[in-house]
Amino acid sequence: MSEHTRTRTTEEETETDRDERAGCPECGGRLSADSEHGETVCRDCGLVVQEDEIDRGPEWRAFDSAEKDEKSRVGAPTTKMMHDEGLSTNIGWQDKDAYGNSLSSRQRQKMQRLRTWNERFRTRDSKERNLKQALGEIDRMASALGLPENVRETASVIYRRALDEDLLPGRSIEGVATASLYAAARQAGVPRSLDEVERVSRVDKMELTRTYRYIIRELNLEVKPADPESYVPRFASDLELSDEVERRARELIEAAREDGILSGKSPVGLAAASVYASALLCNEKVTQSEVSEVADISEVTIRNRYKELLEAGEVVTA
DNA sequence: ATGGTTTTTACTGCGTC
DNA sequence: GACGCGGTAAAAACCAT
Repeated sequence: MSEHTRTRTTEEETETDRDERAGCPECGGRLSADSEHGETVCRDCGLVVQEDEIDRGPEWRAFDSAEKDEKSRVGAPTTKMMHDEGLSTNIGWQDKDAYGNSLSSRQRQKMQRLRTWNERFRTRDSKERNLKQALGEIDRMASALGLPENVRETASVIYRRALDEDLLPGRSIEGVATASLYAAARQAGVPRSLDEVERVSRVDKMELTRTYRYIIRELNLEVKPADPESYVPRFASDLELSDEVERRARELIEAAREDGILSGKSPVGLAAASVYASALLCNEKVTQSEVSEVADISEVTIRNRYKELLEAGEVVTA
């Protein structure tokens, strides 16, 4: 994978089409992009400067008939949210032929049989069935937690990888699906706490944390500790607090971060405390118990945290 | 498994509406 | 008297080793 120093013979560089601004790091020669291979190549020494450039998406539009022919590499967009990425065949439910004419009853029966078999083949493979169920679960839980589409997609990808790497045996589909979703939400910066996720899942917390740790480790997923700030907007809106409160809550967290009080403390607790403290500063009334309610954190923790937060905030305010 | 840290549980006292 | 708040001690949960 990492052969950035690979060189190519001049003979191969036939489809170069446009010059790049920067020079070759090796010999200073001119570079040219080779969009056919997705590489940037030096014209003089043949050094491959950059490989695997991003394909910036399909050309959905064609401006003349020539482009129409060469750029029509576009099909329906695929999605990781369907177990077959939306690529398999579906036989329509309407008993019409390609011209819209109705079918004879004989042919209708035939079509019905075809549908049946098509469905069977489509979900035959156990992995496919597995995925189908898991993705359904992910979707259900994501809805219950109010998580956006992109998180579901990410969760689907994670699950798919777990499946490909044979991480499933010995673990429940439910558990892995839940863990995937939990991880996806965190990666997307819209975390849900373990308690919240557990509530909509069919697995208990023990299994969830165990499975979560497992797939994170096995798939080498980088999941940074949740940022307290990412919880703030949700809590604030759940409590119907103003944007001002939300803003100051963020400031408090920032100030605390400077002072290094954040490490080791639960992010949810910090977020809850900052919202409470901020509401106090803005003269908007919320009780500790209300905050603890929406944040799923004990009042004691809120008390402890918010004192610390205010102390750290003093420095900034004063 | 163990020890250190953080969070939770449970209880108590104080002031206010 | 109920409620919101603050404090404390002990238990439980969590994490790194």
